Amino acid sequence: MSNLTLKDIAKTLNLSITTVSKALKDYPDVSAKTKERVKAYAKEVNFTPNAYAAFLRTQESKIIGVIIPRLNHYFFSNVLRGIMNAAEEHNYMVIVLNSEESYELEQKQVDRLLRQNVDGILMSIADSTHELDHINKIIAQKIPLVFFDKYSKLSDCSSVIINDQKAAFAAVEHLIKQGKKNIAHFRGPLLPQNSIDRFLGYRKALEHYGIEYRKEWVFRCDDISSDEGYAYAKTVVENHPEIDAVFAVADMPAIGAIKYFNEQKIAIPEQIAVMGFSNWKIANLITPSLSTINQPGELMGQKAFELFYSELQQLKKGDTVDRQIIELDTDLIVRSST
Amino acid sequence: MSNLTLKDIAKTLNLSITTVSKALKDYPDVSAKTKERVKAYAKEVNFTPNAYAAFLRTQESKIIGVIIPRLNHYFFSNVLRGIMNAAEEHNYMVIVLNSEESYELEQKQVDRLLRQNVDGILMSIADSTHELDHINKIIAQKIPLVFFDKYSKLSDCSSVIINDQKAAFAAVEHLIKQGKKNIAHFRGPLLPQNSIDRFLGYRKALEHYGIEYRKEWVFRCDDISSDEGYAYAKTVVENHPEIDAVFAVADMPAIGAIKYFNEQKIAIPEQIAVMGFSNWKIANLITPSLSTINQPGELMGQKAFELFYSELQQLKKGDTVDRQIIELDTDLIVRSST
DNA sequence: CTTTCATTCGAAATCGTTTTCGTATTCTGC
DNA sequence: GCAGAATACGAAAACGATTTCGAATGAAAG
Repeated sequence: MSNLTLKDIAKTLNLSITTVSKALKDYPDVSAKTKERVKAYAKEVNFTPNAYAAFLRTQESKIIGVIIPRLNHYFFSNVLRGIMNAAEEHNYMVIVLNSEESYELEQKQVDRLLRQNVDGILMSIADSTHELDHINKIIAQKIPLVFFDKYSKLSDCSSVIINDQKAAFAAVEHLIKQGKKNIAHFRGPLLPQNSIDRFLGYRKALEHYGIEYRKEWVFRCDDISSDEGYAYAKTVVENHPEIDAVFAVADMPAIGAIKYFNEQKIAIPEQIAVMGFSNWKIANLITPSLSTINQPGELMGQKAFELFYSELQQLKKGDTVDRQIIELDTDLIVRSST
Repeated sequence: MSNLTLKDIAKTLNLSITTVSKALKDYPDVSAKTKERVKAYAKEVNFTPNAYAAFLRTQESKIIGVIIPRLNHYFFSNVLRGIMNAAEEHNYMVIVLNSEESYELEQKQVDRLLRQNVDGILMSIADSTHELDHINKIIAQKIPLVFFDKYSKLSDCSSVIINDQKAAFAAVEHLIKQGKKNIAHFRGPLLPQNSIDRFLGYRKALEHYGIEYRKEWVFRCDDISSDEGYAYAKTVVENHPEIDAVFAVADMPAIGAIKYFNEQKIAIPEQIAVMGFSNWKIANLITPSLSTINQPGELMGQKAFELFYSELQQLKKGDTVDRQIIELDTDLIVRSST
């Protein structure tokens, strides 16, 4: 019951390998009767062409590689789901690799994918990535590369992103319209563009509404963890009691902050409002439920695959690939924490 | 800069393809000098053998397939991480597929993996899987198959599991020792063995401590969602006020219940205690933090890969494979909800 | 000087599919 | 009945690595 080959089929049907192969692929120089005969038998014995042998000729592996910085992040697993569903529709398989936000590991994973001859690479850049040699290696090999969420402004590549600055602006604007004036920001690390853009959106909103920006009200979460949010919430309460709202770079620090405020019986949002970013599943499950910015993860994954696929088609036709940047809309989700 | 082949190397070094191949694989019939020369040049041009061509001869794809029922479950993404890290150490790539808990999709994904000639399949069975034809197909092709977490008692396969019954017993025992006597159970769907075993552990604990089992205190969460937990919590409060503890089949329903109790200002754990299962990250972030059973996800993934790898080695040696079932320890995590 | 044997290398087949280019057969129109 | 065009099929060469087997060289032994 192990897999048959074209040779086996050719033998039992008294045909040549060539004819069997062509019949299955609807070549015009095979008679209708033979095609029927071959196809019927192929279906009967459940024949599937050997993917590896096919690759050797076509140089198409029908596999793409996806590198994500963290596996167990709700947002990224949603993106992954979008990618995988889109890939399935086009009969593509997905090899998933994990960079753990590490530049070194990211390089290694890129090498592994290139060695595997994937047809394309979809990736979200690790926070610690500061050089782009591995990215340029992909481009040099003319393999379609698509960034999602975290991209590199320095590389000219297709990307699916959100407008972090605009989204952060909307978040802070919402806090201001709720009457908050002393708004702290739990920002992310210095490197990834997302973190920078969200910070810039925060500043821009303050500026736009004539609120003074205070450097000492910005706290940096290098791990974007709930523990950091918890710790900074404590700092806010103890050292900056005038602060009446927190805008966090992500849901995790926001949730950590809420945990601390809850423990201290500080009223949310009356005494202090909390705003997250990403709309993790958990955001709606805590008390009070967390206001946040929704990022369309699955859609992002789907679009990323489609960008790859269109680049591949252009490459095959020999056209020059035009690289697109798709900016997806985000939504302000208002819940009970603001 | 695209990938070189043995032929290219042979040409520049004035050797035959055979000798180059043998030199790189340390065959004894190649002189030390030639080996040096070949290896040095191979490293210089960063030669890596074409995986597909190699497969055609060796029939080893160095790829395994993983089928998980849900991508964005914290537990499964941890398992996945364990699998991927172990795979990396053995130079294996991982194709990840999603069954969405659907039997039909699971069948399809198995077919895709077989077509891809993966060296092995690691899977957690979907809740809705009620037939095992696709499983038997894998076994018939003599491809190593390892189950993790959700397995089939009917198939004789290597598995990495926890003792759900024992763990559930410990959870309920803990509630009883906290002085709770009227313990409800938010159970999972009827099919997967986990759900059944946790329910049996619940019953066993009641029996062991001489507490009457009451059928009407068992509520079925078919989706294992927080919404179901929320809704049943309402039912408990409105129709069964004597209930003083809830043991949920998973963290999600438990968290939904906590949300409802919080909204109703019902004191946790004084008035009603809540116990989850799985120890999702979120369990420690809600207020009150959720007591639960910790499942070692990463370790489970690692062990699953190792089982696959050992089966593969046995197969290659022509030995009869001995299938193992590894039972991992769980921990009772006591937090503020009990 | 011939025989034997170890050493070092290469030719060629193989894995299974794809595709180019022939060849054989039938069919058209004159 | 015959040139020319369709029509239907197959032989064979790729793709790139692996491995079997045979051949060449030189050294050791008689």
